[in-house]
Amino acid sequence: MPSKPINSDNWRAALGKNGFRVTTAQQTLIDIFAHSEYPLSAEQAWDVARQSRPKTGRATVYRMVEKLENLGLIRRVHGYQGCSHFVPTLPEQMMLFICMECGRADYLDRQPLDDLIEQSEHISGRQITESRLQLFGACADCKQDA
Amino acid sequence: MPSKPINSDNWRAALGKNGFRVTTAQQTLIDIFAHSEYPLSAEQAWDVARQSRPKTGRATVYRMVEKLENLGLIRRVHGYQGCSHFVPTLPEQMMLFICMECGRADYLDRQPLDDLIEQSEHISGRQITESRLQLFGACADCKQDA
DNA sequence: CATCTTATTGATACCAAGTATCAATAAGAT
DNA sequence: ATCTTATTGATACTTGGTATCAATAAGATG
Ligand SMILES: [Mn+2]
Ligand SMILES: [Mn+2]
Ligand SMILES: [Zn+2]
Ligand SMILES: [Zn+2]
Repeated sequence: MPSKPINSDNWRAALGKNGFRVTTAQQTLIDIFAHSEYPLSAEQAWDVARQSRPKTGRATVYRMVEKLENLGLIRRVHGYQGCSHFVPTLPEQMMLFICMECGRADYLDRQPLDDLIEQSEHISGRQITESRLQLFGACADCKQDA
Repeated sequence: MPSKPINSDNWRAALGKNGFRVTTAQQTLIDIFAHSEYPLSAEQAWDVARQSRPKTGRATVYRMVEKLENLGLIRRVHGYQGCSHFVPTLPEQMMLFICMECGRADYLDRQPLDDLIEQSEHISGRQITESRLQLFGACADCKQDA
């Protein structure tokens, strides 16, 4: 779903670099999250994992999701259906668009939004430390089909 | 939390107008949601409700939340802690700021965001039908205290 | 390679949020 | 006052997610 496919070797390396062991369960889950076109819930990832590795445990998936999130490799998105789906984090912070027809996720440049927030900060006296913008609608492909 | 306090009579009226009966359970819950300074989960609202009306049922609260959401009187926000909290809907669509110090919610003009989105729509060929922006940080008061 | 340490795993039991059911209650129309 | 039926609350259930713990397997060491 990221325009440039994620290199899951980097993720394995990141695990190693942080003193984690690189196990088969983790390999499986890394590949699943790194290559999915769609935001995945832990539960969905579990289903996919068991196709190629049937005895994968449920807790293992949740633990791995937490680990990947802490390492900043995936991030949680609050989707238009379901509140705990995960997508790979792109190096540059971008904002997320999810197509409600085909379910695919796509990333948009978030500089304009950041500018907007910075302005708002200054005139309001607030300090804004985190912003979540998610856009929903129809991607260019699906818009044409309809 | 809305700068202008909500008039809960309007909510009662809206219920009546839509063919619903105005019961004591509903009165209680309407007052709770209309006057809270903070986004409330159903569970939290249930706790508050039972203080003044101890035998209020859990399902009743969830049913009422759904009703109020369908009527557009409250809307769900995906908070920085917890994914199903509810705030009164303001007549003009605005975007939400939540202070991570004091937990209070505040509303910001969302015209600038809408402009941004419209621009993005036109250059990308996407159609954006729903946008969720939530900002987190420190409100002007809490920023000073710190 | 064989051994050892310990992070990770999977099974199980558990918990909390949310939903389905259904007999009892109470709006509010007549 | 009576009657109809939307609403309620108790209960049971489901689902997403966590805690526990003995068994497993990375991978470091010799
Ligand atoms: Mn959410
Ligand atoms: Mn347009
Ligand atoms: Zn699409
Ligand atoms: Zn504050």
